[in-house]
Amino acid sequence: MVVYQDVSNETDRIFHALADATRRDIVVRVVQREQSVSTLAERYAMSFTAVQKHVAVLERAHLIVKERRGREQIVRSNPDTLRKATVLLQHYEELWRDRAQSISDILSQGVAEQEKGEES
Amino acid sequence: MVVYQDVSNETDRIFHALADATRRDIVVRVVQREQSVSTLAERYAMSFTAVQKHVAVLERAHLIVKERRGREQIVRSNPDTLRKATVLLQHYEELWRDRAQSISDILSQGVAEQEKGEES
DNA sequence: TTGATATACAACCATTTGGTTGTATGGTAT
DNA sequence: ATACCATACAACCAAATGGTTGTATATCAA
Repeated sequence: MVVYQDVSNETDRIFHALADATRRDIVVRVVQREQSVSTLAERYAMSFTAVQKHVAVLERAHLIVKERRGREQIVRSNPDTLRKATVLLQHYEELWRDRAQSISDILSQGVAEQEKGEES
Repeated sequence: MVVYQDVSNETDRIFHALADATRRDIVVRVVQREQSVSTLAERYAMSFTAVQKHVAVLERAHLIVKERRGREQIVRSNPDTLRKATVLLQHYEELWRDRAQSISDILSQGVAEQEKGEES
């Protein structure tokens, strides 16, 4: 009996939302110019409903925001979340950079005993 | 009859791989210190096989690399792909920054006719 | 050689995903 | 008033995901 509690935190949602080419394309388009869901939908070889669902996924991740204007829903990007995602990945990259630094430190010291005191 | 061709390009795979807390944690751990799959598996409240599958997802995305050493598979991070993912997100953020710039240009010019000549 | 350890992999299962069509509803324009 | 958008949403479907258990195989240690 698998539980699947919560269906994930915001970080999960951000990365999941970006893991689809159509959704990434939607983000690029609305970053350049806000537009209605139906205008977006014209661009893709899939039903309006399918695009609606992609927009909903981006909305759940807070990468975009919808605002009703008359009979249309206008989609705008949410730069804060895009920045958050960038910062997240930069964090990972920094972790790697530190590790690479410590490797080259060890190498430049000569022969190594890298494994000695480590534990977690 | 849905086709699902290719099951996605590398970008899809990278973001999908990062859309799971366990997998992100694995990346952090192996970035800090390479280690075997079974060592990783001790950390998580799930079966060895489940962890094996998470590692396989990260491997498909080239975020990590496996190397057999005796009876163990040693997992290392692949900094190139992490860097690629960072660059991807920075690209999105730059797109937004440009747009914000052009908005403030328009605002500082006074009254607008923003929508005039645009098309795609 | 025997046993323990590390991995591989098949089979299975529930849930999620990504798409569809069909129907209802609300705003716009004539 | 009527017709035509744009959207919402339910129901359905196939495939993918994320987990499990069970079994097989290869390596290491005694």
